[in-house]
Amino acid sequence: MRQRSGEQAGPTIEQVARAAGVSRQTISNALNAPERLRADTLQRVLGVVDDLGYRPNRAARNLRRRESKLVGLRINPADQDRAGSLLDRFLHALVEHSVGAGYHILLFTPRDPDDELAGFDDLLRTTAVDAFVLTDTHRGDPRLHWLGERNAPFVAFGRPWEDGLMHPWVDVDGAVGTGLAVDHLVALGHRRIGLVGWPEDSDVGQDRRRGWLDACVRHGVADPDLRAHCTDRTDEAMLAAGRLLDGSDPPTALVCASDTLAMGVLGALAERGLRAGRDVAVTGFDDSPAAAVVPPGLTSVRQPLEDVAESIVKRLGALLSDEQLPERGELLTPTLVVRGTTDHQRTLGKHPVEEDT
Amino acid sequence: MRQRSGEQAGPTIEQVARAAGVSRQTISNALNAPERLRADTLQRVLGVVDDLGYRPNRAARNLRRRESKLVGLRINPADQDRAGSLLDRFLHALVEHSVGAGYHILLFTPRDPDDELAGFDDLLRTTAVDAFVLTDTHRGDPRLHWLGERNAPFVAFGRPWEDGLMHPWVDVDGAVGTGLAVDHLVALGHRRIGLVGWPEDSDVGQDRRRGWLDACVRHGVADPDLRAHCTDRTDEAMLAAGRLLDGSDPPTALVCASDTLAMGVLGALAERGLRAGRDVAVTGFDDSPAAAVVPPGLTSVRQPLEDVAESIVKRLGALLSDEQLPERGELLTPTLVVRGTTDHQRTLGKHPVEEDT
DNA sequence: AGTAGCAATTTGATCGATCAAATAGCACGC
DNA sequence: GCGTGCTATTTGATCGATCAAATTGCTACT
Repeated sequence: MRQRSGEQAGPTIEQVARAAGVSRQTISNALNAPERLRADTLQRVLGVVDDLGYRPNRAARNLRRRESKLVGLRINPADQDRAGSLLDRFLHALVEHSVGAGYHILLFTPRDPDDELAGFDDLLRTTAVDAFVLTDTHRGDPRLHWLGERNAPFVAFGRPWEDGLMHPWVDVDGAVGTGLAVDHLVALGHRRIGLVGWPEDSDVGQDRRRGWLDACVRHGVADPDLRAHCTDRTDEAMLAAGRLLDGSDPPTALVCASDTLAMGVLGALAERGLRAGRDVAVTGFDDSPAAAVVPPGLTSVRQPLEDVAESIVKRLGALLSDEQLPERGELLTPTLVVRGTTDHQRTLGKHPVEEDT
Repeated sequence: MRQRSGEQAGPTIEQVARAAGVSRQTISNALNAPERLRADTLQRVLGVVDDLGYRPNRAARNLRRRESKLVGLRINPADQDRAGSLLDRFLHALVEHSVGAGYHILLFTPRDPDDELAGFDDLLRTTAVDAFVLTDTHRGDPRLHWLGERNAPFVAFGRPWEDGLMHPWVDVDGAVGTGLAVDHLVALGHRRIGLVGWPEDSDVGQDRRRGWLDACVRHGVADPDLRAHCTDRTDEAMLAAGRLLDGSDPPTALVCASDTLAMGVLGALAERGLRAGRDVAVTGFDDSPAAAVVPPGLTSVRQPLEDVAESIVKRLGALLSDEQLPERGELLTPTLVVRGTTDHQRTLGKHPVEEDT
């Protein structure tokens, strides 16, 4: 019969104490409040701790301290027909920073949509996690209210879109992002810059649309009609982009609210024999894995997910230690990753956009 | 001052016992060994448990039972210039099945490459996790030996490529995958089917190459020279595919060992004015998010990650409860997702592949 | 009626750490 | 010489559950 697990459990604090010739509490202090020990004792104790490879038992510590050092993160099913979520990059950054702050990330997922909140409830009641990180928060998000009512600690990736919400949050400025895309396109000589965006009822979509429009106005090239809206699917984006491209005075560049939409736009271009980056410039949003690999490379707005994660963890730490941070939320600035779909030379060469002056 | 956390901690077993007029242990039994209670007592106790919303405290339970019900999963930095890892889909499936089996997934990440194993050590010593799930195991993987030596329970996503390893594993048959792609291409009329694969020293790459070659032989269309190798990057794949396409008798279809490589191939086609799916058929591997959204849609081999996750969790459960499973490992079969890059009608129409008979 | 044999339930001990309070050690001043 | 006032360290209690053993309650049999 095969032997099983469990053999790697280390020594207990009691055994270490005995080996070092001191008491339990002194071992505990050496690790948790070293300033309480005399220098020589500390050194000796830490030596023994190191020799025996002692690490305090999590369960025991958690029980006594009434904490778990775990942070719950709910993940959604990966949507097919999406350019790939931010999850990958964000998750890695979040784990890295969390571990740096002494926390670990615990994943959970709703069994079915009904018990979306049951997962929170379960983890809180069993003291399995100390706090949550929420992503994709939206107007009227039931999670925000549910957690808020119960005074459960959490930090949201997503600003509070409605009034009266006072939770800590971190978000990325979508308007600045699409603004960067427009700036870049204008610098390349584009004057007719369209938008393929999300439906009007999406706050995030409105944010990105506003950035596009404001920047166009700023550059004196605004045409509010040069836009189409659809949900975040490539097939819909193909149709939406088609409507713009087949118009009487089509855009020479299209700013998209997501990489998924941008991929649909690329499809619409291909259908019409137009070359992305050469005949029509395209920008996406999120810098998803697909953006980097699709030929000729999709220019895209990149969210600073590493900074988002860092800020979230900082806020979590403050929340759980009752510290006050100067700001409840933080709005971070994205950057633009330029690739082939806004190729400078090609676009200028093929498309004399100054012709209408 | 804002109130903080912790207010949602539920009642203790002691309080529930008092409320129900029974002892601690009876509450415990009601939840863990209901057959020990008389039917009427059970019903009454469960009623009280439900009324008070009692859930046993994790830390206390973990301490007594010497388990954590957590499974560690190490995640790697998301590689730029990759079509998007499997992580998204796999992770979700793994979490879902784990929760179904009473486990949660705990993420960790190596701070720096050196302490790749330090993370394991830490989690084991602190009794933070009961077991691990490993992904991307490879020949000579230090993790396999390290965990094996310590008799730490784990299940690998990836078969043992070297002899002498006796750990539980689940994997996907790559050879069958590329074989499916070839079958499909042959059915479309293709006779010159090339391969863009990974370097020779990759076991996974060899597996996928073997599937391509065997299928070609089976169909009597084998040309072992019709292949190129490079690492998993689009830029290298573009060059590699270029060498094949610019040859004297170029392939009409290219099977790729990954979606990343396939995206590079699409780039090479675009450079040459060739249309994917129409002039040259292309297949990828992994059915990454990018495959679904890149125009005209990348035909790709899809790994049954949901089944992989289920099998892994089943094996974890057996491992942790000392049960014996009939098989130590399981090899699952992928499927082919057909999209525009192997468009039937277009390919047949434009490319009379029978011409050389 | 008395009691053996079970079934149902309760009591005491324990998991391994930390908190709070008590004690030991030590220098210093009067 | 002896208490004062520290600092360093130890002791006792506790977190909330489960395991193991003891006890109570019942049924059935002689």
